[in-house]
Amino acid sequence: MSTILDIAKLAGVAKSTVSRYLNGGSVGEATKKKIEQAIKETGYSPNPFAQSLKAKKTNIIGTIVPRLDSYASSQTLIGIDEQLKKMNYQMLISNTSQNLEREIESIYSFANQKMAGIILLATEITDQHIEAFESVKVPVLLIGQEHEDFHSLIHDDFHAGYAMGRYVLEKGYRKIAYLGVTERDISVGVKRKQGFKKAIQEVADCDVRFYETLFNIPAAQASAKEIIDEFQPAIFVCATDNIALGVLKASYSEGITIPQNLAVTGFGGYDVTGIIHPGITTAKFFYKEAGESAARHIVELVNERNVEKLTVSKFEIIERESVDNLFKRPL
Amino acid sequence: MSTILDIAKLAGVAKSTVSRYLNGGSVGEATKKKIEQAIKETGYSPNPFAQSLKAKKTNIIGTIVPRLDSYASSQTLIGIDEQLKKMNYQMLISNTSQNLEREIESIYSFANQKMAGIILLATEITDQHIEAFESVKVPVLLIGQEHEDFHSLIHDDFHAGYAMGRYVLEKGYRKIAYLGVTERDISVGVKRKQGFKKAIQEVADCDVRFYETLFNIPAAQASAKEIIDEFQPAIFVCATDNIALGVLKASYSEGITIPQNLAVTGFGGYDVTGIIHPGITTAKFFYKEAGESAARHIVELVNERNVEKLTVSKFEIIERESVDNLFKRPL
DNA sequence: CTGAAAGCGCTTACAG
DNA sequence: CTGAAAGCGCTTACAG
Repeated sequence: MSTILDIAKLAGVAKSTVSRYLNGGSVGEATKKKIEQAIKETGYSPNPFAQSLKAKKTNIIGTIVPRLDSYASSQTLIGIDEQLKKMNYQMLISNTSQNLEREIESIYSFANQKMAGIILLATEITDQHIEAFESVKVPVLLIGQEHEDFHSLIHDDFHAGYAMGRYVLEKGYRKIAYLGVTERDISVGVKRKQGFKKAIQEVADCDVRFYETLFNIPAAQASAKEIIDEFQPAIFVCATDNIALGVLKASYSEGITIPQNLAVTGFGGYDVTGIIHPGITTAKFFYKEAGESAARHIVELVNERNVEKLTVSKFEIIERESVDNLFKRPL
Repeated sequence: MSTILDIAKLAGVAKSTVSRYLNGGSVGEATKKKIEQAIKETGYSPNPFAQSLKAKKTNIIGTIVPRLDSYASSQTLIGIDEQLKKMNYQMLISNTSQNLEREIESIYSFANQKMAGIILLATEITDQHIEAFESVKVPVLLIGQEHEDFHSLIHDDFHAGYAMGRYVLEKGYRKIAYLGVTERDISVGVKRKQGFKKAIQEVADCDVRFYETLFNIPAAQASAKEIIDEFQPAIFVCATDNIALGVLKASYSEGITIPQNLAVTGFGGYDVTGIIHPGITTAKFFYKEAGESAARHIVELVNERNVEKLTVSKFEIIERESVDNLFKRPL
């Protein structure tokens, strides 16, 4: 591996000149040629550690993600990565395996590694997060959760919830089980439900019950079974696609046909909801696009430019076979 | 951010002593105490760039992955990451979006970034790969494909293919469409098929046809439709779970019931094969475990210890509803 | 336009 | 056990 000194010698100039050439400073035509030649001969490429050591900063965006094996995470990461590459930044992933403590550690570790910025695919913002972000003073962007103290990019959970509520009501459903998650997750646990509630309140004679389950399929399946026994809803409105998949499994094993005997909807727009049969009606979010904007925003922040504090990414209701048309009527 | 010099001053010692303390060299009890105290006060943690600059090497394993949004990739990465963390190494992911050229670039870029080692989740090994690996002289480990020149960790594609063949034959199927992929992918395109062929050859009166399709679901779906029309197989043996999902979709849209009118099997053991209904019978591979061994192996290689050139990870046939029991008979 | 020098934060022989 | 010095490969004022 050759160094800047090798190039300088080969080209017969000082290394400061080579450095200037590399960094777009003013260099004479003749010297430029010689340097270019030397670089080509050796295949030289600067040592990034020496660069970072001087700069006290990298062009790497540290990205903290709760899990690698979810559609939302993957798509978001792909979006971030692609956009960052275009802007000559790199993405470094820290997978925390849904462990909030590891998120905190990652924040400090990223700061120590002189990341230019940090993106957090957030699920829950604790006091420790806030403390960490404030103490490291590295630009930060939250994805998926909103917080007044930090720049955030969220999906439009409230309006998605509202739209889903309207949709279900318009299809004629009135006996509804809303299968949600913990309210510690503001976006998924609170906002979606609030939007949905608003839709419900605009219509008379609804029989709606609210339940809470976990994010994984087996837990959702178990919850669904109980709810079917005790409440016999006409439809499950689930706070995530995975929960909807759990309901589907429960209905298979109970011998209930979807959508004739039970309907179900999700949120997310995960690939699998369109692959399976019946397909699941869902509120699709645009994870990859969100990742791309996030990348653009964090780079703006790194360069100390202005970015709106809160960005809301859009959604779209995708109709599939998991919801029947009971009676179409105006609300 | 404090530096080693700050600590040295605070503790009243030379920075070489602090460095020695940090790196486990011999330091007197009293000095040790003072240094520890100073570190605690300041929250000091060494600048990794300065360390890497000196060491000319990092403790980072560069991992090249063709895509982020596949079950196999995610699980493998999770395995690598977790194991690497335990051994005090870091994983850096380079996503190439299924672009072989980018793989080559990543190899050089990782070498330039002084990665301690490189893991490639391989699909196809070209001459350029070989050239790159040889020229960078960084320890390399291949996952998923085998190559005589490099250390590799593969799944037992051949025997999985054989076992799947036996399984299908034992279930009584004889009119079989094998839906494979390009032979440029040795593991998926060649080995699985070879194993399957061996099983077929051991049994008389088989009517087997071999087809080739792409890795994605829509392509597989289209291929399946054609094959159903022209051959009407009793079963599709698909080279991947995704292809099996394509067959499933084709059969839905053709109004063919699975498994009564058509059976289907996959390879991979993707989560989704167990979530959907009917579940898909598949040869499950152990991606996460494979990732863990890969991590162990690359670290061994980094430390110039001996590692067997080829490691074969196991598999398991998972029976689900997508295959019927035509007639159980000994072969 | 070009070069000599200092310095980024660490580690590693080498003396003592 | 401990410290002074050199050096890893780069960049950045500062002169010229």
